[in-house]
Amino acid sequence: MAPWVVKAQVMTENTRKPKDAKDRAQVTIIDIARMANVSKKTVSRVINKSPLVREETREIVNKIIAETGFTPNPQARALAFRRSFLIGLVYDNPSPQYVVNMQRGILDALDETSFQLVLRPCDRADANYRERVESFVIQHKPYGLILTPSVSEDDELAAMLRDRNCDYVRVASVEIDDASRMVRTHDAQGAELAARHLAELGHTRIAHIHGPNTFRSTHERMAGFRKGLADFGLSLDPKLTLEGAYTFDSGVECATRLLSGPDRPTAVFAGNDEMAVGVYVAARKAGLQIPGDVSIVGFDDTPISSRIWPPMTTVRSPIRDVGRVAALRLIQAEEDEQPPAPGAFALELIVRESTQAL
Amino acid sequence: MAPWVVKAQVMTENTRKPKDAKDRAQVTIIDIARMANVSKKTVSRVINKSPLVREETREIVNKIIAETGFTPNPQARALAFRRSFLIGLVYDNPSPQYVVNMQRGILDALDETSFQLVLRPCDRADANYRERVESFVIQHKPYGLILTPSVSEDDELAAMLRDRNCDYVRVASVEIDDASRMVRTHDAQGAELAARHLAELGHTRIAHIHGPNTFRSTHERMAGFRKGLADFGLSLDPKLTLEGAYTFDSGVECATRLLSGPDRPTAVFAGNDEMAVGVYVAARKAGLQIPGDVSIVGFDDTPISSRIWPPMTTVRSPIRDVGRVAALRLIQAEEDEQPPAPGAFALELIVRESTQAL
DNA sequence: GGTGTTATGACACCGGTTACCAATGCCGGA
DNA sequence: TCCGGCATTGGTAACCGGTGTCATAACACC
Repeated sequence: MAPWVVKAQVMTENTRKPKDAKDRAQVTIIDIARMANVSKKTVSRVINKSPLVREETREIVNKIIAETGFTPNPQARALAFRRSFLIGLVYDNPSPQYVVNMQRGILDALDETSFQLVLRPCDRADANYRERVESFVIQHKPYGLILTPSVSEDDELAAMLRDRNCDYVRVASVEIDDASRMVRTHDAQGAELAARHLAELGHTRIAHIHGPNTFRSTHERMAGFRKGLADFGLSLDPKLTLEGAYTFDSGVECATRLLSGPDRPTAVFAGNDEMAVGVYVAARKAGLQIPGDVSIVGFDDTPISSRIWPPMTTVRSPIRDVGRVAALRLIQAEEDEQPPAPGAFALELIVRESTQAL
Repeated sequence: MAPWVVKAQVMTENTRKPKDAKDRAQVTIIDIARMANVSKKTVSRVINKSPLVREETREIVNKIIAETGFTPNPQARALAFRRSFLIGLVYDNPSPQYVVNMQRGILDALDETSFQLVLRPCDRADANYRERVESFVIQHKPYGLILTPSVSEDDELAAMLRDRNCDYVRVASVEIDDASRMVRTHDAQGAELAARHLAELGHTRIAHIHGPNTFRSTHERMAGFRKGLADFGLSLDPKLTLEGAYTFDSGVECATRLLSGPDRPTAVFAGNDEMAVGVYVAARKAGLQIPGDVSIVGFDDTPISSRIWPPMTTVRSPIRDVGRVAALRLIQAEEDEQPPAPGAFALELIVRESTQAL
């Protein structure tokens, strides 16, 4: 079935609901023009902040717009612009919290504008997920797309969007595109903080459960973690370095292996909170105390990290801010604020009670 | 600033990006009409499944549509229909998991259609949150709105939408509107299951931390819980019945009070998982074993309930299915499936390890 | 052949935008 | 002083890609 067909949808002259008297006549640009004694074109220029309008005229028009509460019809503008006012969020992230935070940040930026956030979850495992995004772009001509990890790491997708002339912003921890199309989180630095924290507490047998090797963020975080350890003369033991899948279950599984061996680590740093929580469960099952027997550090500061017992030490990623800045960049609003100098958001370590000195 | 103005946005004749050769010419309804040797109106009729087209003609047109991969421009349709193809999700729910599940369900239904999901989070505490929804409706003319608890309980909001002639579906546990505008979850029945479970385990001093009294779902759940207890000759002790706010912190607070008293309950039923997790923390802080000293039952089956230790017994609400059905109803697709007979989704009790016999 | 029903098309319209042109005002140069 | 040249401003028509209305053609049935 063609993608735009609604199952069993029958909208015809007959079935459409009757015109209701309550269909308040919408104020249009023509009404404004009449009231301001100018042409609709002039009103259009005012709306779009064209410099080709005399200041005096502009004020009159703006006054009337304000008085009538007029807002231009987004559908009509979209049709004429050949570009809609939708911002698409393309994501493929197992963590609901990450997604919600990102959404909130974007909505923060879009609030009070006529832009709308539409959701485009996708599944990188799906062979033709790119085609799905592409057909969305073709059909809906979104104003721009925000790509979050791990889809943001897909260069082919980005190339397709560029080819389609569709604006986008990639949220990632590595510089993988023009700076204007990137919002960076400095994951390496966050992981480094975690490493220093554990090293300072005197841990030496430190395990690391990282994300899938196919994700760049994985390597980024691992590199930062290595660097932090190196500063204290420590290194990452390959036998204590396991690949997880950024999921709870993979965390349980890896931790179970790590904690059952003879040379059990005294601390575990997980690549995200989901897996860190898995470590909690594995430790509990193994009868180990947290943090008495194992210290645990997560990554992301999702709500669960503060709700679990004991509250978890984790690296906080300012996801909401990231989302806001990404959206602002797309809609070309001024960014009089973040991100800081190097163009990357700094992460911070939230020390709670899942870590203690050896 | 007028709401549709993009900060510092200047889109004029001068600043707009130059036309790109890569702007593949879009296939329009006119092209299809020409190729099929019919008028654009006829193509339009085929697209909208009007019965006023000869079967033979319809086939020809459909064939050409399929061959060209044509999809009608949603913006143009929206303009002509005076109604966009956006489905708005209006929510005000502290639980990210609930929100994400609802989104997924809706997206399940909207997949492969040209409808898009847009997010309208709101804050009932905000005095003019209704105006914000209203201006969204006026500006974007969404195809329909999905209201989830607790905004779904706001009759004034619903009245405004009816007045504005905007379709909506309310997700709630009580029949508060025409059946066609409701998708019900049978919360009372779920709470009843929880009560029976605890009673069967031999608990008699059972506490209940419920949601805000201003929420109808609160009363619904409480009533069901009462009924379940009554079947075992038990009743709800007012001193063990506290009002929470459906948040983690309120759960901690209420549970702390409950568990510090002399006549400590042996079981706690919380109105949602967030608060139930708060009970975990309060119990841990009080040095109590779960479920040895206190049995705990939550409500919602959010992911945290299976990730926490010990895994939590909770009532599962089929949120994703609810979202799907709500969306299907809006877009008038057939519902050859749920909801079951009484028009409400059944909840189930997921028994895990946070409850045990006294 | 008149009448009713079904199928089709011409044309205006949805509410904005762009392209293009006309009017206005200001300037310098003849 | 008058005129053309140029920059600024505003008007008109066409257009974006569909849909509604209404007239009409085609076809059946009495």
